[in-house]
Amino acid sequence: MSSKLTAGDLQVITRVAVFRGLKSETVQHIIEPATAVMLRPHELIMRQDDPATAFFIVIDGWVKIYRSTVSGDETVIDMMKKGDSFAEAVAFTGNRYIATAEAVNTTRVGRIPADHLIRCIRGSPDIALAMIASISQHMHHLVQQVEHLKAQSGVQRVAEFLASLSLAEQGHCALSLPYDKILIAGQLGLTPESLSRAFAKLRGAGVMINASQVTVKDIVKLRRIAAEDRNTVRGTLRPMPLSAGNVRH
Amino acid sequence: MSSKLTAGDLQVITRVAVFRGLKSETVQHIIEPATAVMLRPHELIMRQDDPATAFFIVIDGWVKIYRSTVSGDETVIDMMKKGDSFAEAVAFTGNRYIATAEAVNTTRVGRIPADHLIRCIRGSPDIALAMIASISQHMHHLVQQVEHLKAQSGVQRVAEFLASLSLAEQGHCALSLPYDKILIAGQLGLTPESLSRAFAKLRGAGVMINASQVTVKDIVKLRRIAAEDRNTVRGTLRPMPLSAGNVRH
DNA sequence: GCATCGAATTGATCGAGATCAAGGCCGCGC
DNA sequence: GCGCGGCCTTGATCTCGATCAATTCGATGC
Repeated sequence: MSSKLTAGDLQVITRVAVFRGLKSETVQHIIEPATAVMLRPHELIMRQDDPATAFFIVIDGWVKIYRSTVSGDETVIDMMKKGDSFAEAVAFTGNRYIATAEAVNTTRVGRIPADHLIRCIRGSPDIALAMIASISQHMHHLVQQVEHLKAQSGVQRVAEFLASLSLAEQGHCALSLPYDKILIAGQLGLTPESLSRAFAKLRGAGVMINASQVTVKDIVKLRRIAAEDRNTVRGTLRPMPLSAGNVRH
Repeated sequence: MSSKLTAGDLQVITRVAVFRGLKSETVQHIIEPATAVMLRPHELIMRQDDPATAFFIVIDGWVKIYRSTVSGDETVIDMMKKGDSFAEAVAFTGNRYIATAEAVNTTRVGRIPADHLIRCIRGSPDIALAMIASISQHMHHLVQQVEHLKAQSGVQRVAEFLASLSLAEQGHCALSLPYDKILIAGQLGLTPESLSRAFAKLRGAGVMINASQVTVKDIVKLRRIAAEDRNTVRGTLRPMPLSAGNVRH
């Protein structure tokens, strides 16, 4: 169900990367026909192979971007959070969406129709440059994903993922996992079992995981594990049983 | 060494996807300051982390796009052939290149400066839409790579790669590998040894490989191997020794 | 011609991660 | 309360692909 954007929605949308550097009035003009969509868990926002008529901005919640293969199972391509935009590029081509977007939890999404935006671009080309900048960011992220899948071990990808959740520069930090471990596993190209064992190995490096709560003793060390050559890491990490401080009661 | 574009260069460049749908005079205007660069094997076209001041079009030869990790080794991200463009998106952002481009063989590349192109866009915004369409294609390709790395086995990726080399709709076909097997292995996220064994397994499915010459008995069957669930394929393919018809003399 | 070097294949072995199976925990509905 | 189902973990086993090593082949240089 679509509805008009609230003031709060505008707060989020106008601050988003896609519109970075644009004048406030330009943004106002762009999002004039935009609507907000409220979604329950597992509801779809866009569907792979449907004609691309709009792009989207996450206002609140988490969105899973995935591709379904002919054989039925799905491959997670990316996870989008509040303030992220997706499907910008394809919306301008008139082609079809190349992936499906699904709400993970209760989610609010802004929908920006492409046809109107194309007209805006013809009026002020700077919009296009802002869009390209945003798309370039997405490409960078995809390139990094390819690199990680080809060059890192599973444990290293998990380390990288955890490190990316923290804003801390150095030292100790606490954080919480943003969604199900099953989803995290899918995002990292692992099975849930392997993710579990990767966490166990990282315990030896000072990473404690209790349900969704994570504490990292030394974030620099974690980043070093992620950055090292995959063979350097080999053997240095062994699975560790739960220590006393980590037991649930 | 840069030089002016020849008539032959223009033939290639004006037909490229980036400029699809643009008027001939518009394209002429865009590529006015463009130059052509001739490269020997292993020479670099752009370097990861250098400021992005231009984007490129391959006029002839093969270009390897890769990222170097801190630990020194490189990860192949993509291979570009005649008519492909790369680094469009980042060239507009003023950021730095996120990967390195290296000539695989003797290669000719067109270099299109970004600053001039940005001025062109301000004059006629349709250029931006054409660029976004091209960038969207690149994203599609990256998304597919992520999907393949996460969901396919090595043999399936090899099958997919071979199938993508053929234009044939069905039946028998012959083709030649476009570059070194070491490079193919890197592109598919395999070691050369594993690629070799994957080829051996595909022999059982009617794929014969002799140096760079490949013959496929049934291209549909090959595509089916690539598309199937990775568990369905399991066990159905075993390594096969060279048969009489496949021996070099 | 011969030596050399790198590409490619093949064999033997190892290890990371998948799979299969079982069990605990928690939230949910009845 | 109780039962059920999904998430998560752990154990046992298997498989794929990596690694290490040896060899062949072909291209290149002297």
